[in-house]
Amino acid sequence: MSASAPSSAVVTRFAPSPTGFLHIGGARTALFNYLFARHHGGSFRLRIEDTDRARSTDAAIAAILDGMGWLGLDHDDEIVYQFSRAARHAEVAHALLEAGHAYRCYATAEELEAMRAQQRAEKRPLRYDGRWRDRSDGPEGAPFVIRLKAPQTGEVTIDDKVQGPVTVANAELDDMVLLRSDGTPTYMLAVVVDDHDMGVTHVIRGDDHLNNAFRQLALIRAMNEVEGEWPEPIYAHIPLIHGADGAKLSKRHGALGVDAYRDQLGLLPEALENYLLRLGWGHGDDEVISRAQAIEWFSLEAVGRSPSRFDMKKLESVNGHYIRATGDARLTTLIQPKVESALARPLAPQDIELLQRSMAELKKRAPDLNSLAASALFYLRTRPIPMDEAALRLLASAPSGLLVRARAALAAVSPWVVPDLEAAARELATAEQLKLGAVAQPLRAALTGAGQSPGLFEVMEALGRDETLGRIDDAIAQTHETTSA
RNA sequence: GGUCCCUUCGUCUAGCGGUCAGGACGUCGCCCUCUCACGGCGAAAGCACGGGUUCGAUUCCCGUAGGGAUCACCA
Repeated sequence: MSASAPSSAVVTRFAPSPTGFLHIGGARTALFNYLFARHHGGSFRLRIEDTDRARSTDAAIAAILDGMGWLGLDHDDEIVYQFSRAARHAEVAHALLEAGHAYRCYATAEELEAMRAQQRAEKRPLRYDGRWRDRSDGPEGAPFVIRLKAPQTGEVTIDDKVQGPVTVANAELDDMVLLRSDGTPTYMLAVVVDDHDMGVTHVIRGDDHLNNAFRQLALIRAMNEVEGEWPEPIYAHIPLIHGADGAKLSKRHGALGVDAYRDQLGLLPEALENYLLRLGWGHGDDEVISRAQAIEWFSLEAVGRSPSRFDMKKLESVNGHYIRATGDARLTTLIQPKVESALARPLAPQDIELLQRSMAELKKRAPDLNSLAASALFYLRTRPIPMDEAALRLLASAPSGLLVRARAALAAVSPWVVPDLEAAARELATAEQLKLGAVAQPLRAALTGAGQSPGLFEVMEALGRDETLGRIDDAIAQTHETTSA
């Protein structure tokens, strides 16, 4: 199970723990790992850190896979499930133990808690005091953990590709637990062993792991002495994403799963990717960056060192851009389920065709797929269509008889195309001594049931002659009812 | 509290000793216009503070302040 890839090849990995959805920060970490690997022609691996049996769920694994699939972050090779490698982790811990780089610690949880309480009381740093470090007189048969015998003097420097050189004194680090008393590996052990065995060359992760890196390095160095061939990976700790208020993004704080960005917010995956990429990374003045360009341009050196805040407005703007750039057929497919659910009926082929024809107009005004779907509804509603307040007001304030005369003028139009329809409307406006808007707004209300919509004449053309005239008839009838009532 | 990291418009960022400190989102104004958008033009808005180094600091160094991360037999 040792590294099979050539040592020159870049190997990165994304290693989420399946305790919940794939959140926005994780998605960005995955993206950076993906881009870095692709940029260097290396491989991007996925490891599920499911050693916490109590909190790991299959549903979370599915959600993570689903999210990565949606974002198009395809990983190489098979997925590594960390829990399945527990035996190998223990093997490494025991190798360290035999070589004298680790030791058995028999301190109980209560004992350690008392130790920390005293350290707290004395306002000293909280860390394991090494009470079993140089002892071998442990009680027979008593439970013990295996701790790393870490260097206690000197200092370690990590040349982090994002943070720059970071130095910590070894005295600050205590002897971490490698193997729990029940024989299961801790996270620290598992990560290091798995990264080594998977041939990971570059560890790109959130900077909440920066402190861990020093302890992990100590473990790697110890194994390198025991076995050799345990190269130190190159580290890159990327800053976390904060919420709009500057606080860390948490589950109750705007950190939604990527599925929510897709389903609830109606985002396009390429929009989220583009936004995430620009959060903490820049390439000159470039804002809209394709996957191919991202792969070509991505570098760790260009990743910023400060945390960035999540800005929904900008995400929406990016999303709107991508919607406008997306083909009508794809957009139609994407909103079809949303439209069907709103209309409570399946769409017929002619409905879909109508949607597709209207898409060019609709997509210019939609920041997300949900509003795109909502804005398309009026095309497909069956007569008489519902009117919102603005529409009702427009119809009520229209000059008496205007709709009737407009209907007559439009009925005479042939062919039923935008320029001719508009010409007819302008002619009528002139005859009525009205501005075009005064004619258009009541018609818009009649045809769309709203005070705002895509271009009126484009709507007429898309709706077709019969439906257009029919909806005007409905409005005329309704106006009569209202006035006579 | 210890340790570590960070600090350019409200937000995301460009800048890597000499720039009118650039772009984007947002905001405001104007234009386009049948509404709303899209699009176009323009405006307001920033180097956290204090010391150095230097002929010259947004840029390099040191403090201060503020923010963040982390200190488990969680990951």
